[in-house]
Amino acid sequence: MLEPTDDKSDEGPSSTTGEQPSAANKRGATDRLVYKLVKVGDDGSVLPATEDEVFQSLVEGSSGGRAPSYIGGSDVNEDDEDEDGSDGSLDSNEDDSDGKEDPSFPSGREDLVAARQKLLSQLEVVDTMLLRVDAEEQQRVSVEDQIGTQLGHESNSPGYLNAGDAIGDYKRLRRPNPKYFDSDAGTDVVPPATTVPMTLSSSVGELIATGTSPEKQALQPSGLVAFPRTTSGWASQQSSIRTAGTQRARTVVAQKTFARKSNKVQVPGSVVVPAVNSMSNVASLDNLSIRELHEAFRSTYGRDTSVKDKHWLKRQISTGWSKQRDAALNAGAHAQLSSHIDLKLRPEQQLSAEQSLPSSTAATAMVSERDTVNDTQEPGTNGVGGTQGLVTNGVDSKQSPHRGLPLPVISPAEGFDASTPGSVNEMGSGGVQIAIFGEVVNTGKQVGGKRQRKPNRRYIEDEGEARPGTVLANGSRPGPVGSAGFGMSTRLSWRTVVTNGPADLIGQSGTLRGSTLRNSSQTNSLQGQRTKPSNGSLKRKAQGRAAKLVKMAHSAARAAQHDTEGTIRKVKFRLPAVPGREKDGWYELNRDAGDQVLCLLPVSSGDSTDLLQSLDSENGADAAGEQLIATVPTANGGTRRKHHRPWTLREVMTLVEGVARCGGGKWADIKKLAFSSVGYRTAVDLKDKWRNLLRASRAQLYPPKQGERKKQFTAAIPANILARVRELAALQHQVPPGAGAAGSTSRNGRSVYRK
DNA sequence: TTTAGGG
DNA sequence: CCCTAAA
Repeated sequence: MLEPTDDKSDEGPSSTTGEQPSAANKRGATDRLVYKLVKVGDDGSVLPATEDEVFQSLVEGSSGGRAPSYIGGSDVNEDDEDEDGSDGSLDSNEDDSDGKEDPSFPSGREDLVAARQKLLSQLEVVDTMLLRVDAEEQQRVSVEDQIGTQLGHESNSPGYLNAGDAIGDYKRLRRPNPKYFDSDAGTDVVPPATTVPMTLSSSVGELIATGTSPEKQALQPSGLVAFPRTTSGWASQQSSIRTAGTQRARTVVAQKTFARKSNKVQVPGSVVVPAVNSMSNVASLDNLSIRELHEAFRSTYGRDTSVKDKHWLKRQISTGWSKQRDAALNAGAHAQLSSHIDLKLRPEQQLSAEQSLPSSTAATAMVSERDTVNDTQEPGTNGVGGTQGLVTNGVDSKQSPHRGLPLPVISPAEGFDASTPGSVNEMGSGGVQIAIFGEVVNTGKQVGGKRQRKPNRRYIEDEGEARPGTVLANGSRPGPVGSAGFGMSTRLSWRTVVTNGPADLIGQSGTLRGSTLRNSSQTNSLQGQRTKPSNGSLKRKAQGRAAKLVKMAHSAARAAQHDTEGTIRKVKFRLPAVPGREKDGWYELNRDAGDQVLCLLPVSSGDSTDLLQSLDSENGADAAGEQLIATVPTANGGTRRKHHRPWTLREVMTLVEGVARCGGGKWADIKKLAFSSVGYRTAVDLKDKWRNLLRASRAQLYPPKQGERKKQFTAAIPANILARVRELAALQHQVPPGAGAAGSTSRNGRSVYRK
């Protein structure tokens, strides 16, 4: 089996996506085989659609092509299933110590069927075993919790940050049994730990069955103890994490090394080592400078990124690593895993389901991390859910091509933290585990055979249709700002406004300004910054139209892609308690595509509040992020690329809200709160944008003389927003917007701003 | 590191 | 947007 699957996987990238699926279908007869093939095929072919997919494709170097294929839809679903299955399967395997079966699979495809039946028959037994194991795990978990608490960790920063970082580190953990998660948040954390050993072992290549000897686990005091046993590397890593400072240098080096290797990790043979390295590497990510992060990013994905956001980079890199690791892992062990997976996932359905899977498959049952189950229920999934107890549906909207379905919320890893505030802080090890957990989820897909989707976070639809919900949110949103006008109503009105001018741009894509475009660039670019007002402006204008068109087309394309994906991710994260100010809720930024602002209502009145963030931008950012508009000659002679990412209306609104909340000048805070997921858009960018907004707002006051056409962008920004900007500026004593507000204004600010 | 400003 | 000085 392995060989075939592997081959397929390999082929996947090269061959067209479409082909594989079809092939898989044909083979449908054999469950397992087909299944694997499909997965593999999916990974190879489909992946591109998802972030993870994209990444993988990048990593793989495959290519490009694959774009928008819907293929992903069906395939994706399968992928999800696989994941679920994998998790379960691992347990079952180890627990059962069914090695017997495994051999059978490898031996022959045909055998598979027989084997499968056999397996199915045994399934019940296995399940029983699992239950027992689970029970033990729970015990263990409880123990771990205690330990974790004792350990107390330094986890410093806001939970969400940690989570994100940590996540990167440990990806591939086996997913805890959903049941646990669902039941309680508190314990949830633990399960991951339990799983960890498993994963590690698998990665290592030796399958240690934690499950196999449940008693042992039980005996062990804590999950931590288990780790060492599993992999020495792991233990060291943890230590390294805790004492990051000490080993920093060393780890960094390791990381680099890893990075290089990582590219090739895909190769099956090397699996074990890479995995270990990756772990350590990840741990060290925190310590890396932005420069190093970029390097790491490049080595990981084979391309540069313009993103400056450290957190974002870390996430991306860790994701990439995890993927690679997973891929490697899969290569090594996937045969067994897959077999088990199948068994576990859907015992009954397998027979019948398998066939159906390819097409509809909803199932995905990823285990949700604790809460996270989001379910959009799709018709097909029910059965599965029944089997497992949980069905999470596709994490990804991707699975289902239907964009229409609003996806309920999924709690992201961060969300998780939020959910279990107390525990999170307390547990040193626990925190790690959690992170890991989340990571696993996040991780998108795997190169090798395994799939994986990343969506820890929830996806929501971008489409306008989805908006209603959002709107509601807005309406409900606390109006601290006094943004009376803003709420949802704003949205509509804005839209209308937009229509006037560059409406198109603003519309779905939501970009505010038409003037600068990516394409406009090169020629422009040179002159671009350099160009002085007079000349430059004219030029810009001229280009403007063309550029707009291009831009529009582009945005449309992008929107379309999104649509395909159809989802936006929202993340809820826990805010660090801010002494001075309490944050109730924020608007969420979503992708460029959407105009809307989502608002998260304050969940807890207490110090901790949750915010929503848009992560989706991450995805896009990366891929899209690369948009380089122009290259600018640097003083030294190098040419530096200048990227232009038009601000979306949503972003602007978010920024405004941020200013209203945090005050002007608190760019870093705003960044963290509302733009943390974005990646591009640094605090500096926010500041610049605000400055521009101020200018615009001021400009608005002085009605452009008819003769002079002020910059068009003024038109793009809704008057009410500008008014609000002005208001805020005045209020905060920032540069007074208009004439009178502050005396200071008259002098410098004004003259300067004034053209 | 973050903020303010200039280009 | 980018870059850099200042805090």
